[in-house]
Amino acid sequence: METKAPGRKEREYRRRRREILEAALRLFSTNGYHNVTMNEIAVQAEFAVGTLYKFFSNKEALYRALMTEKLDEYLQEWDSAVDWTGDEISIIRESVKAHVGIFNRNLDYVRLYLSEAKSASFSLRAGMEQEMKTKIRGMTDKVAGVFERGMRKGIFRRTNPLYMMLALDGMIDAFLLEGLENPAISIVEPDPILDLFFNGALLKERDEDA
Amino acid sequence: METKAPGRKEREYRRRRREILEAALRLFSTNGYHNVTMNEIAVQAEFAVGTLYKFFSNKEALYRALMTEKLDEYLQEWDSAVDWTGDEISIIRESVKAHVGIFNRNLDYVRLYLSEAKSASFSLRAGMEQEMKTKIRGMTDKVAGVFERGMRKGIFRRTNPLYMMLALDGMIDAFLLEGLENPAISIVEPDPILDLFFNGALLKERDEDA
DNA sequence: CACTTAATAGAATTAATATTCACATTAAGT
DNA sequence: ACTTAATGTGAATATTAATTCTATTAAGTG
Repeated sequence: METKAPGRKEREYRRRRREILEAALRLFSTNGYHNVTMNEIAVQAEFAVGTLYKFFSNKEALYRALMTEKLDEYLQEWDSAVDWTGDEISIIRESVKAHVGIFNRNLDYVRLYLSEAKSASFSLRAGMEQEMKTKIRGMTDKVAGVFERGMRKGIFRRTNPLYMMLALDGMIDAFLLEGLENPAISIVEPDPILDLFFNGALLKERDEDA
Repeated sequence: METKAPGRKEREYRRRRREILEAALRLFSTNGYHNVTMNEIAVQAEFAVGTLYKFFSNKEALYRALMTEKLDEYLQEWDSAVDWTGDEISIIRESVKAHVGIFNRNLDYVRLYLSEAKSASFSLRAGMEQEMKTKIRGMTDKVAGVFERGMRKGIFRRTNPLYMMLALDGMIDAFLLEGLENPAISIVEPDPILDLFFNGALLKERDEDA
């Protein structure tokens, strides 16, 4: 299980593979999985169909690779953008800001994720949805953990930390989603949302971010 | 443009049409649009394929009729379940309770809506997504209006009422969605969520629902 | 520079399924 | 009982697109 020494061959392979995935992402995110043909992907990636099959065993495998690998990047970027050692309020703030930032830098992927990933179209061939949920779970649990700690310290109102996490996440997603379709609302600075959230999450009325 | 007097003929026609739509809903919601064939719908509805085409010009038209008509029912039920004349806090409470109730009574539809309606699969043949958004917009504006009134009266914190609406909606949806996959979290009583929301939405700390 | 191996191409094959249409059945009216 | 109109049928057709497979080209090697 050598992990080191990629080597020219390997690197070239990786690069081509990545090019295919990026071409596919562009197409899928605008047209949707079922409205993109392997031929179109091939053209966009500047390969022939046959070649795609040297990289991915079929269309769905290509799609799955795309979704799961992007998700990994997304979550990893998120995780490393946050300093998880600070005080609970700062962590939540940072976490949300990181999320918003990464979201805005990956609109193609996000659009695809929201429109197709939860789609029942794949629930039969299944697996992927579950796999993705597990990955995401790691992150949400981490955030819920922060809430829990904050609750013990008397910073946050006492509830099920998971609920609090869900509430925050739901709020953020609602804004991000709205911004996706109505760019006028697009968030860059999540402070107003955090403010709205904290003044429910904090045990006492505070001067949150003035 | 006679609207009255449906007549036996007309009623029969309606009933059969509805049966087809219900059969389609069952199938679509479990398998997804692309994994359901017209034949399956025909079998499920106890008609022959050809008959389906007497009611709907093609598969997509059937799907669109299903989605938009159900949405109309959904929104109308919501609207009439709420007494829009009370005080702002009660209206919001009632509205949320109505939403949760209707959601839980229409899980098939909701599941389909969430998984396919926003799907890019239709964005080209378009129209529907926009049409649905407009319908929904009517309801969200109504709620935002309640927030606005409440803000003027000094009940709610001052922000863009649309933001507040989005935040509440996002929270509710997050819980409902979670409940869809993890029945242990399924909400019947939305009070804890409202509590979390209000103690950010209300200008002062209050004893909300004890 | 022969020669072997790997990479790429894209036309041909295959499979799935939406849609049509000529005919059969049923119901309504006389 | 008979005629006609409305409804329903489902095998046949047409379309679309995933996948395969063999020929072609390029890269690596001694």
